[in-house]
Amino acid sequence: MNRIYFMLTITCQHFFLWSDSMVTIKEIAKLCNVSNATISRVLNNHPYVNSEKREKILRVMKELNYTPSSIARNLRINKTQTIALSIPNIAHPFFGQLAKEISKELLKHNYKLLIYQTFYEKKIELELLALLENKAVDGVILASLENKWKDVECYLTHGPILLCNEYEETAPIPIICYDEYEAGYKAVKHLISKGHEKIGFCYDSLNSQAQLKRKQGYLHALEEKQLSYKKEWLFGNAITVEDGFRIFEKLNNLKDRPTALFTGNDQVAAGVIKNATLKGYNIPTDLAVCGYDNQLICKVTSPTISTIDIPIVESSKRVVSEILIYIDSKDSIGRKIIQYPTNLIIREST
Amino acid sequence: MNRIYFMLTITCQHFFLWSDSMVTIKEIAKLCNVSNATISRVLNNHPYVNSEKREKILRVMKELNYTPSSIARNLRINKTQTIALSIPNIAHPFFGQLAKEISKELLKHNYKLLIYQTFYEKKIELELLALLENKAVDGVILASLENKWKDVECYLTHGPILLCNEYEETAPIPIICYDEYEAGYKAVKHLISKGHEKIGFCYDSLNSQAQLKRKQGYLHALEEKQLSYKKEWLFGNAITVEDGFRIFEKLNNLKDRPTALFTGNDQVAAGVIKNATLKGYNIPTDLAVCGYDNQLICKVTSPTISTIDIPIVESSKRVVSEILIYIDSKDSIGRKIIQYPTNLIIREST
DNA sequence: ATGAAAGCGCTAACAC
DNA sequence: GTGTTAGCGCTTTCAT
Repeated sequence: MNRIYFMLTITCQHFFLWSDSMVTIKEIAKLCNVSNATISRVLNNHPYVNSEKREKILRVMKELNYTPSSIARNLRINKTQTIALSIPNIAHPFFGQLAKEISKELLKHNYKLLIYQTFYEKKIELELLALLENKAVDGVILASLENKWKDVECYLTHGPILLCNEYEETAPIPIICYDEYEAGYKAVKHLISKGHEKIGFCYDSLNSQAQLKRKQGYLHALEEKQLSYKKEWLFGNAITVEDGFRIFEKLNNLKDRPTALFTGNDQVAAGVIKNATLKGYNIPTDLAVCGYDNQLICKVTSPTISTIDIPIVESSKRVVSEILIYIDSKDSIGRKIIQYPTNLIIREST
Repeated sequence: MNRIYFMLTITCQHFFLWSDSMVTIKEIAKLCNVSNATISRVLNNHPYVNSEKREKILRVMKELNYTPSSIARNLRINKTQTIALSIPNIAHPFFGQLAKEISKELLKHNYKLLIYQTFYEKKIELELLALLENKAVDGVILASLENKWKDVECYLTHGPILLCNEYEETAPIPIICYDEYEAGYKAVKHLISKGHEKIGFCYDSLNSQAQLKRKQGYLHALEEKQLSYKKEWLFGNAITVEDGFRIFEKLNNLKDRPTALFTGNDQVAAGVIKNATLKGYNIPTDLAVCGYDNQLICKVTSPTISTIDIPIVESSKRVVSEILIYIDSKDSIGRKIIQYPTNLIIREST
């Protein structure tokens, strides 16, 4: 594709300079003939302050267009009202939705969300945790875990860390997750019930314990019916639509091909289905495909995609309410598993 | 659907308490028999400091597990190394991708990104702008504009504001946008070349000047061939797949139906196509559909979706480099239009 | 009900 | 090269 970047740049004479001089509490105090403390009191809605004075102060603030400096306040109270969220990639529909819900929920509680994309890199995850260490954020939500837990644990001395949408065997922190084992089991059992005996499985990375549990569910469902699987039926790095294209190619080149695939995510399912259809496969007869996440994409492909629905809204609310407990109360944090059930949605692809 | 929320909560005895006591510069100074200033110097890689002392200081810092407080630093230098991005909804694929690219680019320059979702609400946009006012962020990127510019302009005195992916007639700020007019013109011209004479147009909101320009392109292409349009062929609030479903219903109920549709976004296109196919339409013969954004979804629907490709990566890089100019130099900001061309991608749906 | 004053942790101008 | 010192803008204890 030959894209020509003709770029139009117009510059005008309209200029605008921002003044660096901030109106401070001090100036308001002077103008109102009161002390800084009184100003601070009205700022923080303290009860005992003369209502005439309060009115006047408020008026002067408005006149001077005063707004308190949140940096100064942060330093004084040693809090930032900001939570960091670590996700691999915000453009992935699942993580986008997660970020949306968490952000929305935090905002309700007057917290801001700093989104950090790791792109699956250990180093960036540690950078994010450093934000906790140097007090740039009040707490951290990890929606994936790139490092070993033991390399993360030390950051716990600086503030709460929660795991969400992921699992870890030993971490002494709240873990908000889905019943991945049961989801895998349920999906594969469904495929078996449709007559399939050769079933493949896709995952992004088996460093993820959530994915591992899902795989155990898959294995359990197979064993239960004395079905076996081949190593070639396991496909890693399954994340995007394009991974779906690639995985279908691999599958199609196999001598002994699975007739059903649990793709672990809807994007991959869509890619597999599209590519398979192009190559003349009938879905679900020749190849049944089950996704994961229940994204809107499931409804627009042909055939539509059977999938696992996960309660993102609920789990996002919960992770927010949990982290706020530890921030507000300065309570000690401990291991706590909050596991949500999932729901199999049957559509045309299985 | 009857979803049962059986929730498993396990609590363990492993507890973990974070110490609130931070190691400060002072303590390091005392332990090393130097002054705060020297510590600060090594922290900021200043040249003139005895290398033995530097070593020792670094060693002690490591031993005490010291990390500088970014809040304190922020207050002192009156900067937060954080930029706020305003988008309607992070879960929308286009905005997700935009957020991804901007965040990635900012990180390279050692800035953090605070993502604020407006959900198309004026009020939340103003809340975001207040962050600039109270120095919680160094600058603001607006990827949509909910308020009138005159209500936003006053915030310019507190820091740079840039517009990206949107347009405004008069705002004296850098505007990084696409050639929406030409995109609309090009897409509709293409539909006309395929023999269509009744062409519909979808938009999210005509408060958006970018959308308005796109519509002008649509109108221009029609006029050029002396084609007319009907008000019923204009569909608003076109954002998601589900909006696509709804819009098709509306279209299908029309007495005089358009035979082609420029949907303004790929999600809507996918929804329209799916629903139309279900109702027995042949795409593109009965209804040609052209999307916008060139998301991966275009490749997995049947038929695949013709669309407008926009250079998100380039424009994201540019918006970051632009905003950093004004933050670093404290330069006065001015009107400057940086407009990227788009690219028509023809697939099966037209 | 209000003020004085200390100080959050760090940086930078100035002096030596 | 290094130390002294003032102060960023705010909150909060302690007096009154």
